[in-house]
Amino acid sequence: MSDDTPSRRSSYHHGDLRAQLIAAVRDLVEAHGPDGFSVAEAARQAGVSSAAPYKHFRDRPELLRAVAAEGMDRLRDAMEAGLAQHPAGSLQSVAAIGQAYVDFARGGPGVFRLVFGLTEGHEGDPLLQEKGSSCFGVVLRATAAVLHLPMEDAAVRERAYMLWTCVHGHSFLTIDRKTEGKFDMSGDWAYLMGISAAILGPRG
Amino acid sequence: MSDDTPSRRSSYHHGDLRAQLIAAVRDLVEAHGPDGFSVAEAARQAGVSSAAPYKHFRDRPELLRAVAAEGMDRLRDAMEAGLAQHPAGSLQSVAAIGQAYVDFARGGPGVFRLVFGLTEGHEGDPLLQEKGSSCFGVVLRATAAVLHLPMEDAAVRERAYMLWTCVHGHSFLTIDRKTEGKFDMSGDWAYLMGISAAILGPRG
DNA sequence: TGTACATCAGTGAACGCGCGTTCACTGATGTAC
DNA sequence: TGTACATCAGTGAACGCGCGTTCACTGATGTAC
Repeated sequence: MSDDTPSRRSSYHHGDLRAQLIAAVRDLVEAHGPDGFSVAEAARQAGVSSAAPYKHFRDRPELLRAVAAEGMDRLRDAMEAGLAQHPAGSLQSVAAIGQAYVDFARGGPGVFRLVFGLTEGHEGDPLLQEKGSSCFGVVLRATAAVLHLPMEDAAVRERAYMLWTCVHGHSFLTIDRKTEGKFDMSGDWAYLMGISAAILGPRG
Repeated sequence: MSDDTPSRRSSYHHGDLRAQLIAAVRDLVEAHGPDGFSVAEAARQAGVSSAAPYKHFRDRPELLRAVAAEGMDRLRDAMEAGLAQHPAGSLQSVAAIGQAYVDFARGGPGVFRLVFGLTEGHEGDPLLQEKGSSCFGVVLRATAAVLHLPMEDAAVRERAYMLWTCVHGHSFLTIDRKTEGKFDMSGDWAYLMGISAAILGPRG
């Protein structure tokens, strides 16, 4: 953290191109959707020739995949942080994970769609798959704690998956504006606590 | 239904271009995602010059919107049909709506994503919004019947929305292959009945 | 039944555009001696 | 500390491509008389 002013690199070498390209693509994906970016435009935003990105990424899909991977890391961190804010085993801890998830989606709908959309280039990428499982692991842990059951228990997996579908669906419906008018609970939290109670039982 | 062999129109006029373009775009969207189609390719598949589509659609977005609208109609019809298969007020009737929804998603992931994704061209299209509300109306009706409450009751809206998020999330996770390994209930039906019971209470 | 004409769904050629990617290159940087 | 050299992150020009859209056109169809 000496001189990371993000734009004005006057030296010949850029020094931070890889990270800055990822940031540029992230912005483009937010602005135009997961398919609405181009390597050329990302290069332009990073102030660099259109050939430069190929020094850091094999091709367009690899660049996209890097953005998705970075997004998934942020999501998992946010979920962990949410979980840690409440006592283990409380419904609140589960709802907080959901809140982190929804916030992530709302805060970056483009990246959220990218991460969960198998967009062209990263159909079965094992790295992304592993990161996804790691996110689900957070839900599993919280669910097991609420139910006082081991994580491997079938009921835990079942309930955790149900929670995931709800939060995932709510996130998508929110960012896709399908929710307006049809539904007005007093914000996400009421919804998340309601759904957690319904799925995990009314004990707190 | 006199001679609708879909490809071989040897007359100068095509006669069925509009419908055939929509079908072509539907196929392309399934093959390459909501953004992965081109007017040119659709024209090619319909056996027509690349200028011909513009006799039926103002521009690319309008063609996409037509495909989305047609998709939403099919979804609503399927939901209604599912609902009608079981006694009104039964948990099964609710699960059947969910099953129709999931089947629709699995049967045409591309169109499903298109319909629910505000892809570039149809951000706030009132026609699509109305068709979406009409889908939600089916869920509302079924929920009200189960709960023995009027459709306008706040609890009905709340529970119906919860159901929708779950089914929507399950659909997305399924078509995006995020579900493999993590979860293996014995198919959709067990999941749908489970979630209906959790959200609407254990009464049958 | 026959003819004149308006309509309109098609053609095919052309346009300008931005993209992904490659290529030979250049100049800054780090290392070995 | 100084020099030679390998490395490698950048440049900028060029390529071929497919796309969305427009345009003047043509030929089939339906209708009025």
